[in-house]
Amino acid sequence: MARVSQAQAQANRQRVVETAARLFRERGVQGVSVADLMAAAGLTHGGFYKRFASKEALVAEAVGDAYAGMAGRLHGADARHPGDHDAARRELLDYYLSPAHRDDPGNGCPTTGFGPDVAREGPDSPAREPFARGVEDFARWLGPDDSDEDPDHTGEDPGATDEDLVTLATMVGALLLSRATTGTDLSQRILTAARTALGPDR
Amino acid sequence: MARVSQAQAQANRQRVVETAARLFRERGVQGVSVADLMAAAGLTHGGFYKRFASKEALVAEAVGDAYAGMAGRLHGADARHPGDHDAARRELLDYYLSPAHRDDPGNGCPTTGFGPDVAREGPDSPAREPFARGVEDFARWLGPDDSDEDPDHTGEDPGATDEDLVTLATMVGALLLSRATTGTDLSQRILTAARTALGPDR
DNA sequence: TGTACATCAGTGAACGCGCGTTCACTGATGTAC
DNA sequence: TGTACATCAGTGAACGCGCGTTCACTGATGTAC
Repeated sequence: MARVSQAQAQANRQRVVETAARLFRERGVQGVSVADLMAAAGLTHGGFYKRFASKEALVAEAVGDAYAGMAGRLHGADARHPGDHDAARRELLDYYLSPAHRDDPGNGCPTTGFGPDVAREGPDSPAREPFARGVEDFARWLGPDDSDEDPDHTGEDPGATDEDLVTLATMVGALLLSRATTGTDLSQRILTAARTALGPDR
Repeated sequence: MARVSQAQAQANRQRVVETAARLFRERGVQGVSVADLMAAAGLTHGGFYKRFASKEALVAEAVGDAYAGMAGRLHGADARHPGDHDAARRELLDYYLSPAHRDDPGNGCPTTGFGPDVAREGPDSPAREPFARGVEDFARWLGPDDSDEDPDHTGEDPGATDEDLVTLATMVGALLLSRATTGTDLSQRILTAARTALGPDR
């Protein structure tokens, strides 16, 4: 296989980003080589640098892609509970603090999946900006529905409240601890305790 | 420098473990090579396998050593506030959710420092057991002082409560998010919001 | 619409480098007498 | 206490391997006419 159509090339590139978003969350950025990644996307590693400036640049794109997937999940929950954001929030919390989510980091929360890697990157890492934006957006979603507020856009974007940030911290910490203690009694206890503490409503 | 005394050899080994406990928390296990580590401890890398079965075995020891340091910190806080465990807890929270702790992971919380690495290790990794014990011990300390309870040891060890586990999850999540967003307004807001939510007393 | 050719997506070998681990060696330590 | 020698902590070179990245090449795609 040599040259492919522009449409196919674009699809291939997107598949690499999505594969990276999954594998990086599963194994950590350093746990996935460019060759691993390209093979998992059905390509050979040689072409990587035709599409990406560096592995570091791909990490930033993967963070953005992972948060795009998360946003889709959040919108899906809202769509299943029209006009009842609290119900969507409960559904999200049930998933977030479940063994299924604990055991599937590759398709799970980007904040917990990429947080440790981003924390260890340098201050100028290109992954930091999409990460911070994702954190803020996720935290804001955890607060009350704001779609009908400020209809004339006369004020500031409400942003995430302190309470929303603490809720997110509890979710992330519980998921991380649950993953690091998988196989012990503690793992399930942490999930259940956090779910109880955060529900049923804000 | 060739053969050294048995006492010196034991001290050298301990220094390697302590250096590992610090560097692994700073850069992650995969971010520190055996050669890096031994050089940081003032030795050459060749002798590593005389003292440790593998890098993986050292990780487990480093986790234990890091929690030993944490236990020292907790006992120190209790010693500074005799008979007032709540005051010790407040002191610990002030440190835990501070920019100083955020910016010094090498000497900081083992739960946040090793959690992401342990979560990605296999289910039989030797690091999992000391990690889980450290989590439980830390969470229990966050609860009420139990030194005078059950003086005849007739009942069960009280263990960490659900509330203690949720508190720890919030602390860990806030510290991790704060580190991953260092350099943004969000970073300090997360620390402050979590500190307010968790204090002044249980 | 058909032909000629330039473009370039993807391939696969190769680069220098550092990884975890092994091992022959050195020479001070520890011990037997 | 002194001597002879075995032990073994630490050294530094080397092992096979995989890393991120580069590059000459291939041949189907895209385009100019």
